Amino acid sequence: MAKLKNWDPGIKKRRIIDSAISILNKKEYYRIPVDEIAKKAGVAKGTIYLYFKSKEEIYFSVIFTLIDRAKAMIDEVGSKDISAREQFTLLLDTMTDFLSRNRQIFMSIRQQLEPVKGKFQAELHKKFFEIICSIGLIIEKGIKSREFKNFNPYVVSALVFSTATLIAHRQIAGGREEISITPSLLKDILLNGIGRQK
Amino acid sequence: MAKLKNWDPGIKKRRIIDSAISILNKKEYYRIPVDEIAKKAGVAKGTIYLYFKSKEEIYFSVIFTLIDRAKAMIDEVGSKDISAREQFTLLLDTMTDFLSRNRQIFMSIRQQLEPVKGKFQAELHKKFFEIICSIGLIIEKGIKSREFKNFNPYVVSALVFSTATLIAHRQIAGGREEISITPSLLKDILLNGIGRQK
Amino acid sequence: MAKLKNWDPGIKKRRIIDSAISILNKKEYYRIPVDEIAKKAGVAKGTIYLYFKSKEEIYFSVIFTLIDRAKAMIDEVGSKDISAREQFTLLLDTMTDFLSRNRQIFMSIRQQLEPVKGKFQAELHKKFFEIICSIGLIIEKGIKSREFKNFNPYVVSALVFSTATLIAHRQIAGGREEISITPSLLKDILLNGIGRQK
Amino acid sequence: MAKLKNWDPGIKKRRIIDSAISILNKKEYYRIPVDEIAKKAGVAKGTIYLYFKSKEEIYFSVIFTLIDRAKAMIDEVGSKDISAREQFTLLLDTMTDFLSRNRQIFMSIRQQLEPVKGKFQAELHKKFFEIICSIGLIIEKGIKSREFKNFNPYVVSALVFSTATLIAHRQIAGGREEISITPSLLKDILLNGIGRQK
DNA sequence: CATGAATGAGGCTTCATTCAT
DNA sequence: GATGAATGAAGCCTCATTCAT
Repeated sequence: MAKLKNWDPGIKKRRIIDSAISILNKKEYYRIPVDEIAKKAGVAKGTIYLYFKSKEEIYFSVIFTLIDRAKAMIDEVGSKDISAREQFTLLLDTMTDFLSRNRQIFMSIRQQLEPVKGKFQAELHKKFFEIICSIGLIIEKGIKSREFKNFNPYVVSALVFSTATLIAHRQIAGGREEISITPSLLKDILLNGIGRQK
Repeated sequence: MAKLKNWDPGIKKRRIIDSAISILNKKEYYRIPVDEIAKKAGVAKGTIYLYFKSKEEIYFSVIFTLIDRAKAMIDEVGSKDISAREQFTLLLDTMTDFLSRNRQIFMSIRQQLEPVKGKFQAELHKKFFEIICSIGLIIEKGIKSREFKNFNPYVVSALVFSTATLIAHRQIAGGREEISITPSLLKDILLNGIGRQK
Repeated sequence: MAKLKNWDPGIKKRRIIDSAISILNKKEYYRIPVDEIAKKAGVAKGTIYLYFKSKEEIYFSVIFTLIDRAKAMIDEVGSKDISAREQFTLLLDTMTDFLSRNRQIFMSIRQQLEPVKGKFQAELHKKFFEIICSIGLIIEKGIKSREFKNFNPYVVSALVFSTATLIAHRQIAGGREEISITPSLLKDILLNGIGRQK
Repeated sequence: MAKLKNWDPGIKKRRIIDSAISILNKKEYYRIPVDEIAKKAGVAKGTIYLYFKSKEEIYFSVIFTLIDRAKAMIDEVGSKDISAREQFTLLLDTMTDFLSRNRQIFMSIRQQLEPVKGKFQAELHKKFFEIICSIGLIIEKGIKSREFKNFNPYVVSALVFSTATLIAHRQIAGGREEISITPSLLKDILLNGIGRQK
């Protein structure tokens, strides 16, 4: 057929990544045959290799895509014209929501990715750092406005980001009673602590 | 052998588990051939299967072993005759130290372990819940003594445990500057929050 | 390949089955590595698994293929326009010839194939029964034409089929003298018995 | 403990063989771990190797043992002071009974036993020939007394023995109706044939 | 003699990657 | 570009056999 007028080679790549995201949230990397990603994306196995050099590269594209999306969300929160505390609250809600939809993948990043050859490793760190910076801006703003205490904003950001990942995990241990950490509880604890003023 | 005079099956099983622990802290489960565990333990591949029914069973033995050790440490902290705040501080130090030595493995538990058949799944939850309870005792004590606010102790415990796992991760994102969350910083934030009193 | 222009998946599957047939006639199932079947078929080990789910499935495809061929031969004999006795004679010749070329495999069917899960077991019985029926038609015809005595035709068929399998074995015990049961001898005994009329 | 006064080293060997016989009648050789035979015999795995050089040797001991027992039974029938026809009837009953109790094993003998190294192969043939001879004596006697037709007695014996093995198999194909060949039916057919005198 | 822990070769199967069409 | 059949390396696991006690 004649080439579609505005056909974007990126579309198929995107479809593959979306397919991978969806599957990676249900199964571990090592238990996902490339076949399965292809099928879900509606392409042939061979086609995958036109867009990605290896299965590993799909994985990192997924990671980078998600981190980029997360950063965009955070930046949007940071650009809102509201107080730092309000931004902070919104941030936790937004991140929790996003991370819970991709929790498996974000947990997996923490795993040792030894085969991560130079390029990926470096890029991953760089992107992570960008996220921390984005959050850091909100924290910094709060420090300046004296809404937050004077902790190192990057360190606080890292803690906030990590904690949000965990919350997304909600049910930590399950017995009869479900133990779930809600965003608002987390906000309360992070802002005010569990300690009682003497 | 009519029972080898001084032969303890536990010893070799332990050697295998220790070998697995050490390797699992450097590599993901799926990238570790059983053979590698055997070699590190100084036994033949087949020997592994005298002590474990499957590779999966090794993994869960590792998990259970570590959770048991963690619980023992926590319980010891809880039994000390000091204030809840002091116990809390000690707890964070102890856990951070322990978790950082086994961080990969503890992160991996959070991963989807779909093939985990009934038995393991249930036992895993049970053991996790025990840990939460052990920490919960310390929190409860603090609430009673009015050192801590009146949060649900189990939820706080879950948060504390999760956070400690994360800290163990130390270097979240690395560029030139290392962003590391220390136990004492965590303690400060968890106790007092990052918010400033108005 | 958008469907290889002239590529027939049946052809390769057939090649694999033929290879398996040929080897199964020389060696027992358990002594045949899948690899050997692959090599003889001129494909790689992995290719086998594109066409069969397991080694066991190859075995049953072989069995079913052979039984189908046997049935076709029997049916052809049964459709010939000759007397039942003549059909019977021809049947023994045909079957003996066919079975002797696949004797190992037909013997193996009789073996306990315990791992045969439901599906195969049932299908195997069904196919066997079809053979018995096909032979049964010839016997029945002979009974009606009063060429054969009035035995249950299915039971006689079963005996005939089994006996033919055995003959195919020709050399039962071998010392210097070969003891071999020929089709014509078998026909003679089955028709007239070894007993002498008083 | 003091050595039992009349302790027979053969007893343990016998126990092992009996255990093997019992298991071989339920499972194929290749699916029986030596372990299982040992356990059933109530000895340690290592002990097996004090009495047999290899797993294969156990198998052949089983075969030889059973053939010897069969021969003994046949000889006893042959020594009875009754007519050849009566001996023949008794023979079929006796053999059918015996073979049905060991049917799996006798079927397996027919399988290609390629690894049968020289010694076993020759001995197996010799023993089989002895059986054929024992049956042959009965047939010969019937021929002399003009009860049986003048077929080669060895060939008839081979057929009789083979057929009996098959009967033991009773249910050849199963659908709703069971097709079973009884000893008395077999006797009838072998003596008188299925053909009708014109 | 007896034991059973230990071994490691060998078998089945999966799946990332290639390549002819 | 797209396809999917083919490949074969690599992993898990079984089990016959050995040997120290």
